Amino acid sequence: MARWESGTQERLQRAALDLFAEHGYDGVTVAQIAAHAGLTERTFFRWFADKREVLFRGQEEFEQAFLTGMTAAPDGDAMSLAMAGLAGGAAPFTAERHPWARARQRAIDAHPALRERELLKLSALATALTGALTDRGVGPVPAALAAESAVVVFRTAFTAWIAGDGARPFAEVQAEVLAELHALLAAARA
Amino acid sequence: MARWESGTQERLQRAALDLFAEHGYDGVTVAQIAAHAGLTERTFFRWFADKREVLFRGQEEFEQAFLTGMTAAPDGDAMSLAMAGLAGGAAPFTAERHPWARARQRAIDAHPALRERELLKLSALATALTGALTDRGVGPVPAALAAESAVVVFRTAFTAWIAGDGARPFAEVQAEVLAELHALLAAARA
DNA sequence: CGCCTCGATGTCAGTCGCTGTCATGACTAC
DNA sequence: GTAGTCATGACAGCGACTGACATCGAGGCG
Repeated sequence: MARWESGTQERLQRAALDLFAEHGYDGVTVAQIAAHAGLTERTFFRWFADKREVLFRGQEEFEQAFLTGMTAAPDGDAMSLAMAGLAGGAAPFTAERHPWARARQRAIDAHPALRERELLKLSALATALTGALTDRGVGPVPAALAAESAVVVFRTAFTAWIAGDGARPFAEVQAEVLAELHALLAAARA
Repeated sequence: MARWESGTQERLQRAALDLFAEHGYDGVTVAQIAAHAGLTERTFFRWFADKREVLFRGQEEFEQAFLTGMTAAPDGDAMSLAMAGLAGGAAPFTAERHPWARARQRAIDAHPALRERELLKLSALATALTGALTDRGVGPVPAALAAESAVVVFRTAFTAWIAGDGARPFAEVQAEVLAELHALLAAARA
């Protein structure tokens, strides 16, 4: 209970996103972000490992949602299991969070350093999914393929969802993208 | 023709890989890499945008090989077109280059900063493939899915190839992984 | 041969990301 | 109220990276 002003990380994140939107990632120093949140540079680095990380708070919960979505699924083939995780992962992306997600993604897309970090987070997600699949007895190569495919579906759906106005539920977009992937591979088999 | 010692980038790359292998990425400064190649820090940054980039020379040629492999293919469905690029992309990975590729990958896997950069390069490859597919009339979502899937197949095959001793041709490993992906999605349809 | 151009390199100063260390101040527990 | 804990501040320092300017070596041209 907050001996000090609570929500330090969130304040820093908001300050960073605001400043990035206005001056660009390179045009903002960590000291400025911290000052904007009423803190010092040193404190920023106590809460975030580096300047990029400030836009990627709460990654563990997101990853966990994916994993629980998968472990909740009944046994099945590797790809179905991996795709079952998508349902859990879709939870945080509600219509009301759409504007925030959009602003954040805009900032990320604007700078390679932030895109790099996003890719690393998605890669970590794929690795976690792969591990969960091998724990269920799937071989390493099929597990990796299924996990990476699930992440591709997620990312593609997320891009489409962000491009829209948020009215369409994320889960719906994701189901559509998944169907499209199935259709594509079915066509290639012909 | 080399008024100065030629092969500057290559010398810097070799020096960096050697030093990273011995002292780790964080244990080596750019000044040390440059000195090891008989140059100064400032010159290093004239040839490479940053410290990480030194291990990713020749990315454009690699990407180009993928694209020409794809444009050489006859018309077909999106997924088949994307996978046609894999053949071209396999070219640089010969048995004789296996030791070098393995040492490089070992260094990359040892540090998140280098893994990030690798992911960014692969993402750029997927983007280029997506563009080439849309140029051929494929819709944006199927193009993105096919391109990302091709990259997933490539990366998975590369991991397996690196894990082996290089005796098996890379193209063969890649074909196997692709077949496995087809099998996985076919099973999920059932 | 001597002059000029040009591209690769060296030198230097400076900013910023990031870290280790120590001090301070607020709140809790006893 | 005294001690302990924890977020924070203050300060010094390293290394990545950049801009500006000087230098040096090779080739072109008289």
